[in-house]
Amino acid sequence: MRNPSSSSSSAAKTTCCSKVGLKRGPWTPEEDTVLVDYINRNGEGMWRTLPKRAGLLRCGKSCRLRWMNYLRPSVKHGHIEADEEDLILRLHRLLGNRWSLIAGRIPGRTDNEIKNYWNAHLRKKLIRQGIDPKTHRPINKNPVPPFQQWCPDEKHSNCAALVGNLSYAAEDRDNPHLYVGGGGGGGHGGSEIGSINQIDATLADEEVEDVFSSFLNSLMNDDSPFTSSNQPMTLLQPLPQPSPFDFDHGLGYQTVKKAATSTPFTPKMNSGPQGIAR
DNA sequence: AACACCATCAACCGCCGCCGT
DNA sequence: TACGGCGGCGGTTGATGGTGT
Repeated sequence: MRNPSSSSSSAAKTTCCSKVGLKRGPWTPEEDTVLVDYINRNGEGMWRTLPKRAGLLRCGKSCRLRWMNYLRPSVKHGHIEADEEDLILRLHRLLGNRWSLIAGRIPGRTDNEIKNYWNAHLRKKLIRQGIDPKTHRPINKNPVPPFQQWCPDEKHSNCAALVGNLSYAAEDRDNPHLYVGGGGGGGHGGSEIGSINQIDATLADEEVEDVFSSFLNSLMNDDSPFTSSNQPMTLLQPLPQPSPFDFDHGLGYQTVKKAATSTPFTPKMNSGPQGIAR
């Protein structure tokens, strides 16, 4: 948490939260109550003007962040389960630091939470195992062409090409050919969907999203691309002694089929806000 | 008990894309 | 087409609590 009275940026700069009279730092239970009540009555959106209308001495960004990351009923708090961790690893392997995109596929978890968990746990874990957390490849290994990094299996040629592009997308965010603006969300990252639109530029947004979902599922399930989107989710387990020949498609993890009876992620709703000013 | 160091994570910052004008 | 406002993103900070000495 930041010092409410200080700013790391130059004093001349004025950010939304540094405006005179606006409160910064940890939220109090009272502020949370005001924000939740207001949004329950009026809905989300109009963040810039929301604080004034709700009677909060906060900037809109701060309100939005508090709501999105903590107060939303759908936000799942608490320990990240093993299967969620596994999913994060898989998605990060495919998407890179696209936290919002990763969070979008893990019910109840926010991009901030996943980002924190990655930096605090998973990144170190991979490093300890001798795996480069950026590439998910063994550290100090000879460079491999990106598409081969992702899927050296010839039978997965489409997969290789597509994931290769995603790989580039994760590393080269300035390449306009590898990015498309997803509907509704702005910002770098956001809801961009990598190079999927290269599959068929005529697809509607929803269709593109469907294709993307199928694509991700097929990759994560180790199936031929686009042949199935309804397979049981698979789990990944890091190998104790990483070897170039042990890797599942060169991706760094052993693939283990998840039991068909295993329960899907079920967000624990209304577990109550936490993280109030300590 | 006191201190130092480390880990965690809520919150902030700066930037960028989308969209309306 | 250009511009400005807004929403949203990833990166980073720093307060707090836990653990080790």
